[in-house]
Amino acid sequence: MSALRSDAARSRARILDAARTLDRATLRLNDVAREAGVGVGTVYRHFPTVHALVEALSADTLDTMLATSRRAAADPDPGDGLALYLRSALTLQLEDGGLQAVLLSPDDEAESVRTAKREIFESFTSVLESARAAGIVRPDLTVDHLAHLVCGIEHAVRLGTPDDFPLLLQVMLDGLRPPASR
Amino acid sequence: MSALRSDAARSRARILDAARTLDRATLRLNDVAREAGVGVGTVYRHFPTVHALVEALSADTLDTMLATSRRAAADPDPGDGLALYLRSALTLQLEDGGLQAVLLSPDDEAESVRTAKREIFESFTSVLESARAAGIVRPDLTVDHLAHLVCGIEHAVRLGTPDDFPLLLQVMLDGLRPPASR
Amino acid sequence: MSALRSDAARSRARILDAARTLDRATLRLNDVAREAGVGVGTVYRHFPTVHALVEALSADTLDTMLATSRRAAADPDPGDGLALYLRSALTLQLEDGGLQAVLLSPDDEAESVRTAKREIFESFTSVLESARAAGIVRPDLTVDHLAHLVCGIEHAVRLGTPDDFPLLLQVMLDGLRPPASR
Amino acid sequence: MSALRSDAARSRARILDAARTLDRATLRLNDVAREAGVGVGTVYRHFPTVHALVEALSADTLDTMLATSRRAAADPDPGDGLALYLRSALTLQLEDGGLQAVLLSPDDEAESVRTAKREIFESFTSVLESARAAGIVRPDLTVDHLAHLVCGIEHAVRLGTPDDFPLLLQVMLDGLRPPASR
DNA sequence: TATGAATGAGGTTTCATTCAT
DNA sequence: GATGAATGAAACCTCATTCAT
Repeated sequence: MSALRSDAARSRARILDAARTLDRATLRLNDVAREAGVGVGTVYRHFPTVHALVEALSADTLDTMLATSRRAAADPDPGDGLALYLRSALTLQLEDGGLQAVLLSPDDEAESVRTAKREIFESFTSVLESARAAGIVRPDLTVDHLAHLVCGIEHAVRLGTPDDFPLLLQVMLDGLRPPASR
Repeated sequence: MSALRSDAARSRARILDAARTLDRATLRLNDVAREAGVGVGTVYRHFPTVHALVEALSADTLDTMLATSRRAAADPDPGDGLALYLRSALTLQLEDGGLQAVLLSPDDEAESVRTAKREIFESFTSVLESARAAGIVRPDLTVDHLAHLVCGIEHAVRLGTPDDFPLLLQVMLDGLRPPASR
Repeated sequence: MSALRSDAARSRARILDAARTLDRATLRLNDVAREAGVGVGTVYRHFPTVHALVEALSADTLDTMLATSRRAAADPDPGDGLALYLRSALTLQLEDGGLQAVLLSPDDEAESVRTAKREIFESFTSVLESARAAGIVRPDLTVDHLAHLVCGIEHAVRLGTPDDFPLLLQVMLDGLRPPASR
Repeated sequence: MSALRSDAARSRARILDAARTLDRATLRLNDVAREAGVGVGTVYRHFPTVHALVEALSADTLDTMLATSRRAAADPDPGDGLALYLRSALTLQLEDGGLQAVLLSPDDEAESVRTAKREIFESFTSVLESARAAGIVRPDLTVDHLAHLVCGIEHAVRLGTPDDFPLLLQVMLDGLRPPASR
């Protein structure tokens, strides 16, 4: 991305700050503009679609997820690696209400997002393969299954309270084990 | 519900049929009217809100769920009862895209829906209590946890394909067992 | 009007009773039907238009007005006759919120209304002519002027409280005198 | 009111012009939009309610009324002042079919309208008090009585033809004199 | 580049009237 | 004759997006 003029950069920052104060599920660019004290046109210039804004809002979280996925893939203990990955993915998705949409979207606005997502999924694949090789997860589980499960558990936690997080996470983790291990 | 005049019943049926052909998540009463070949006013007379229509669309499924919940509560084997309940709940929610919304809504349009939901939850509670007493589920699980988990797994299945259903259901079922049982 | 079947007569009465409980200015035949516990179609059968209903509601008042106008025309004292007529017209119009519309409408639904209105206006004309001949009203005043003035004063009283009635009536009466009489 | 952008000012003017061609009593913002060749949303942006538009349509007339009321209050002759005020109020109300609604509404949209109305009524009060002190009006007349009478005479004139104006005005003016003055 | 007014399709809702029952 | 569901035009209003300023 080319360097922004300083006023453009300031607008962009104000827009992102404002958007963070609003409900991600019902984001409307008009509201963002009003909240940011900026014209609607300015919001559209920086973010042509709602999804582009959602991606931008999740940029930091995505970076964190990427870093964590690398650490998970590097963990010598496959079980620890998988647990680390799943726990942190769920935590991040719960913290960042737009992350699920970014991860699931087949169309990315920003190239950086596409790259990060690809590497995250690659790391995740390697984590899962290690775990499967170690016999600590069901052999029929795919990366997509796991990703969808995380989204499902996120959904379940959102239906209740944040306090439900540890329990529901644990249910998922326990459920992943191969039948033989019981 | 009092008996409908035959013409009213015909309209109601056409509206429900038309609504079934449309995406439950983005139902618009205008579209329903056009699709049903009926005046907008007629749709609004029968279903004052989108939610009222969604409820009506799920009436049969809700009845099925009620019947199953009774059978589950009556099952002498707590494990079978719980599995029956969870499997069928998930199946029905997957078949009926509006059921989750009906079950989760705190405000019911139709009295019959309120009644059915209450009895379903009561049966469910009794099923869970039996299972807990038999030591075959985590003791810290509440009915709400389970209901939310079913919704979460529904969400996960929808993100993938219907083929994922057995696996993801099994992951949930396995995850519900108490830690001690491993 | 031909004799009504007893049930039709009952419906008619219920409709008129119900209509009397509603605001004459915003009469809606649907509301009347609901209030009367009768189908909309029944209301339409009896009263094809809102105006037809308004006329029917004012039938008694119109009769009273007719009787008074005859007495006014028969009064040997032109001043008393005129005052009687104007005071009672205003009183009746204030009591019966639909009377002004009936009196002003160029199109009458019921023949009886047309007849009554014509005779009222004739009596009124004769009252005014006597008064003019006696030199107690401005010579340039027509019957229409007077009728409109009564409607205007009715409007003025309605903008305030019923207590304003005597004063505003008196203002009108005083204003009618010929300039010479001061 | 802050300065409008030139395009906004143009729209506003077109809307007001269009509205002037329509019947003030049955104004519908949709019709105004069509007539003005402007989107409905634009009309709603400028005038959130029909009343707001009616107020705006009467802005100039209200200014004129305010100016006249000041002159009336400043007139050394109480009779001339009162006559000036009443004649001009009636003239303006007859010319501007929405003025009566604006004057009578307890809820003003625009602050400027509220202010103008208050000052008009204050001037009017002072005019009436002078007249009363001079013994040239009935002592029991209040400002509200007079305002309502003007509305009533307006109504009466509208029921006939504009030619009735001088006569009906004169009737009102004569009627205001104290009984003693005859 | 930033602005925010304008757009106008399309949602919801209401209602006078009709007409099948 | 009575009923009230159906009609569908049309009102109100919102909103994502465009584009003149």
